[in-house]
Amino acid sequence: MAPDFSSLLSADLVEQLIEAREGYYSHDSISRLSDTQYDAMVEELSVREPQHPFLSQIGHHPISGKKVQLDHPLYSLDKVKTPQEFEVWWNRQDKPFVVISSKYDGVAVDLKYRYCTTGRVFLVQACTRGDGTVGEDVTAQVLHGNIKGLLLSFTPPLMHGPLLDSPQGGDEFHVYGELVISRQTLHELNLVQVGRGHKRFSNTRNLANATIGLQDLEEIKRRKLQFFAYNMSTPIDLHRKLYFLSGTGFGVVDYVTCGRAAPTSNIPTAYVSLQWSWSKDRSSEPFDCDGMVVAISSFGIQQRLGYTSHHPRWAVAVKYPDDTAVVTVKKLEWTVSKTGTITPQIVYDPVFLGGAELERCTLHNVAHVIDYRIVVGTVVELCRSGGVIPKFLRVVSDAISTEAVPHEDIAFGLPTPLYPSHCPSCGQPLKLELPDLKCYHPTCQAQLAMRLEHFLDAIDFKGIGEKTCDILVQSGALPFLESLWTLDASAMSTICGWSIGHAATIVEDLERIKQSVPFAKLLLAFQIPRLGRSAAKKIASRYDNPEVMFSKIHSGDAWWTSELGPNVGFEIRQDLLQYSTSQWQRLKSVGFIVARPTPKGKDGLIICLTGTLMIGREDYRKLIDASGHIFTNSLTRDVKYLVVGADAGSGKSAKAAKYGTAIVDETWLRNLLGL
DNA sequence: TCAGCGCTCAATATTCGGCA
DNA sequence: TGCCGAATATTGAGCGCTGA
Repeated sequence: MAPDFSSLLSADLVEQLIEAREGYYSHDSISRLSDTQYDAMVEELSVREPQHPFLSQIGHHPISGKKVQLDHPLYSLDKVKTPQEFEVWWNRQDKPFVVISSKYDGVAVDLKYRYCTTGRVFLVQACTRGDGTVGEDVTAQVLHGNIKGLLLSFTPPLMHGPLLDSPQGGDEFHVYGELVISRQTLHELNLVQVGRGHKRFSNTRNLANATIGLQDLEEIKRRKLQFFAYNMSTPIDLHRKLYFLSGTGFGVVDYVTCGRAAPTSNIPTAYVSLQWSWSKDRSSEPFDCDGMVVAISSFGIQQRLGYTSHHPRWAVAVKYPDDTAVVTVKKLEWTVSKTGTITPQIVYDPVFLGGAELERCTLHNVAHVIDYRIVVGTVVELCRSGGVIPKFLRVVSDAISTEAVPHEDIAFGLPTPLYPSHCPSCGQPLKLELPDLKCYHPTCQAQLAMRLEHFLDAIDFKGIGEKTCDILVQSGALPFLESLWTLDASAMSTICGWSIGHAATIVEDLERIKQSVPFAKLLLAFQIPRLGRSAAKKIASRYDNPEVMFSKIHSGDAWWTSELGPNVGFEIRQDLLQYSTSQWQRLKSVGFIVARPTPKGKDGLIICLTGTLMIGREDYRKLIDASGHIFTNSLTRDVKYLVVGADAGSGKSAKAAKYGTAIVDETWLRNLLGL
């Protein structure tokens, strides 16, 4: 006979289900329901409340790995490197009360919670930070990862209930934090790795990052991820959010609060200085931590200060000093970019620095090589910028005047032996255009391979990477990159060494993608200098397809220079005419079709922003685009509305008055966008 | 089972043009 | 003049997938 739960209130039903699930995770057999009882209770709940958020957490939850547009952008923090730099930042603005917290080194995640009718909240989505606006869905991993400090559901204490209202008064809110793995766990996992004859994991951040993307949910549990929250989407002061999170049971980053009125030892500048000096020996800390975060607590002040395109203005990261290494340049390598710029890299014997083994480092451009007189034998000091990217710091000892420099590394003889005379790929003469060294040979294979790689990336084609592009170009089968679409499966299989089945799949994918390429992506794929995503989107929103664009471009449309800038607009237009007209003809000849443009909103308002706004311009740009209107940074006669934020200068307003453009405030914009 | 490729992520540097 | 935005670039780690 089926169990009868009709006498149970829905809330009690959910409580028992949660208790059973938690018992299952902790292997506490006493608190577990039988599988039959558990399934029957789930069935009962799904009949009574089919939309209950608990139901979205259970059963088969597929690992999607899909990209997710974040509800609120997750910004990175602006950095200062020393307490002195922090003091300058601190003294610049009015910051009465701040929260100082540890900056753990792991993976930032955005957890979305939703209320159910009883007042309990449930995790409904988890995603990584990604690029700050689009992250990866890791809900399944979080739900099944048994992550310490991360709550799948909880009932907010009554006194805190109103705190959790979202700014729009909705029934969802977000908790932001870092997923980390402790040094002790890294050590234990490495013992297992070594025991199995596998490679050791190098550092906790990379391991945490890799773990949250795992498809093996049991393996995620074994990695012992921990969660530390540092913020919420709720419109209250930061110290109250942290207090609430901590009291509710979340793991919370270590933090202190202090302000101008605090005792001398607790004044932020003194505190930061003290912590920074202690940071030199961090090896005994349980978690990797690369600095401190100093954030203004007041939500009102946070709103007033707003954001740049990358950072909140109300918080800063004080980074601990980077470890450095001194190495001797063993070799200078020159790589060719898709635009023909030749970039120098120094190669040295592998050195272990900041949790990774390094053996090369960019010098960015030939001017650096000349300015620092770097040759084989030069001793240089390196660090890992931001704890990640190898960065050249300084020359420790100059080798250029010694006899130790092998003659073959000196291309022309002193005093200008510092850069090659010919392209390392095609062997043609190079041109020095400081700060760059350029190869202008039209059929340079390295450039063609990189352009092919970029082209495929621009149109979002997956499956052919750097190596395959090299192989295809070197085979001689691609006089133009569009020739890729003339190869059949048999040719691809022969050239790339693939099975015929795999080659056929790639050819099918290539055929499919050319059927409908968004115009903005095609423009990006043309690889015109200074024509990036932003400019491509503007051009695509003005001209619906390449035919219209090329036909209008000849008429000297002033839009280009007014919208993209007098120099950039002129150069892009010239380059499109010179290089892209014939390329588009070739693309058409192999079957490329531009996708139909998405219809613009019924009003199609052109909106320009100025001054400081509550959220960053980039985010407003996305919201305006998404709503069918057109965002622009430049005030032209076409602009219908100028949105004026705080501290705006008078230039655009004066221009708006001259053009008869309507001047509105941010509230108008937020209403238009439904915020 | 293993090797190699493709992909993604981390956090920043550099350069240039636009704008207040 | 200084800040900001856009474009492009940087290295190493680790997982998924494919093919041998």
